Amino acid sequence: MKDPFRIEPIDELRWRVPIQQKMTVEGMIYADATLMKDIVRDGGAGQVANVASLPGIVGRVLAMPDIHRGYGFPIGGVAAFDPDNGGVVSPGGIGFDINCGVRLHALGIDYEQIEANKGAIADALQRGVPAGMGVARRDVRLDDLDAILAGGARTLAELGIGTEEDLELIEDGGALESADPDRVGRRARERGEDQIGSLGSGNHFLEIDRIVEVYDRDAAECFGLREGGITMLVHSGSRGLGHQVCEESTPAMLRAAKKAGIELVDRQLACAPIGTAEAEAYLAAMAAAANFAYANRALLAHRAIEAIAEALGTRRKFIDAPLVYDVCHNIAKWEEHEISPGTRKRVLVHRKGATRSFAPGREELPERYRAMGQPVIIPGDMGRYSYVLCGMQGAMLETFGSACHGAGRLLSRAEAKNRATGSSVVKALNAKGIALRASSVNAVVEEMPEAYKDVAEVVSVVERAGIARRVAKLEPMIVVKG
DNA sequence: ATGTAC
Repeated sequence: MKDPFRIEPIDELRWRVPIQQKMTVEGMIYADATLMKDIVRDGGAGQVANVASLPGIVGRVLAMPDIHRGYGFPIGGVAAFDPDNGGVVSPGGIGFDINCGVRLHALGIDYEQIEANKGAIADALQRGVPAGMGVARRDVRLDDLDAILAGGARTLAELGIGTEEDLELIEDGGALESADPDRVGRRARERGEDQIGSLGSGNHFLEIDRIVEVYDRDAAECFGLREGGITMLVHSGSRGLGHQVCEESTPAMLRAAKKAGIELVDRQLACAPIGTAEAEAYLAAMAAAANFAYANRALLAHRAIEAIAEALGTRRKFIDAPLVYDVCHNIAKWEEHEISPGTRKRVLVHRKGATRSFAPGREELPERYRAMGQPVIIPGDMGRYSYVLCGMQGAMLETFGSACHGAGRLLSRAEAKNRATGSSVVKALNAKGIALRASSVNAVVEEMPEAYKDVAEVVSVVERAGIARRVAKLEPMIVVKG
């Protein structure tokens, strides 16, 4: 498929989408020539141009090397809006899975101990962590959903799940203050009540990894990572609750856009000018859903560490599992950025499939990382590797403090199913020494490594562009899929 | 991503 938009190469890593048609700012795609071919074929570049036509947009529309087509906005995209110049909030720029994100723990368990108990740990994780479509665990029922929607991981810490000290190591301190639980509808609540503490399906996973390489010893030490060490990665979001919030926002967004006289080049870009009742209601609901996701990942990690302890025949309190960081990659946040030379301004940054990648010095960072830059956690695919990066100055200068969020899909789910069978994928993973537990064969095939771009290439682009540098590389030993 | 179409 030919891309209908003009694109100009800037250098080896940057491609400009110049202002054309209804665009008011340019787009910038970060990719090498190889990745760029996939991006153009997929049509993600056209979506970059569409986003650049929204009112009040500032700077540029950014696209990370893992970009692919999404609902309205591309996944792997960043866009910032000026509240004083007609700027909007658009749910499509955040994604259905509000606050989808990744949580990383360093585990004080030896590689040999994991290797010797791999099957038992995998089984215990599968038993202890509910996974798959709509699946929940009823033995822990958190009745006070309002408190979780308002307080996120903070509320869980009060319940003894996670600690006060952990909260600083979660973006937004584990809770967005702007949340209003009353803005989350009844159906969303019903879905959330049953699903908290469950992993979900699709690309969500829980992994035990080995740190196979350290690139930046100082940053690794700062983050509590060492070569040969073991980590646990949790990738999940706000489940059905966030999905419902997003879905229900559409009529109000279309209404608000019409009222404001915004001509949408794509209905999926439905949006509301910041400050309107529709925009504020959505932002308050989005924040509540984001808090649910922070709590969800905290509970998932808690249950997983319990399961690991059980498999190793010990108690949870004897497992050392410090939190490294918990990041979100589907959210809109108020942040101050230099929007033009010499002008700093508070703007609404939409990140959809993009991770915050703040450089040293930002006050939002936890004290212990402030002089280093933030950990940027980039999951790859279940058969190869994932990365921990560190935010760099280039991100502040070029991308509103943002980096990629993962490998990015190469094959659609349907295409993946035509190319392999569940057993062949499991066999290949087992041959690499990876213990896989999945709740459905479909999930395994759809998520096979070949369905994804090589995350090493994606990360390489981000690093060479000065957005975030590699700190450590993680290889999976145990994978639990939805 | 998602009780994958109320």
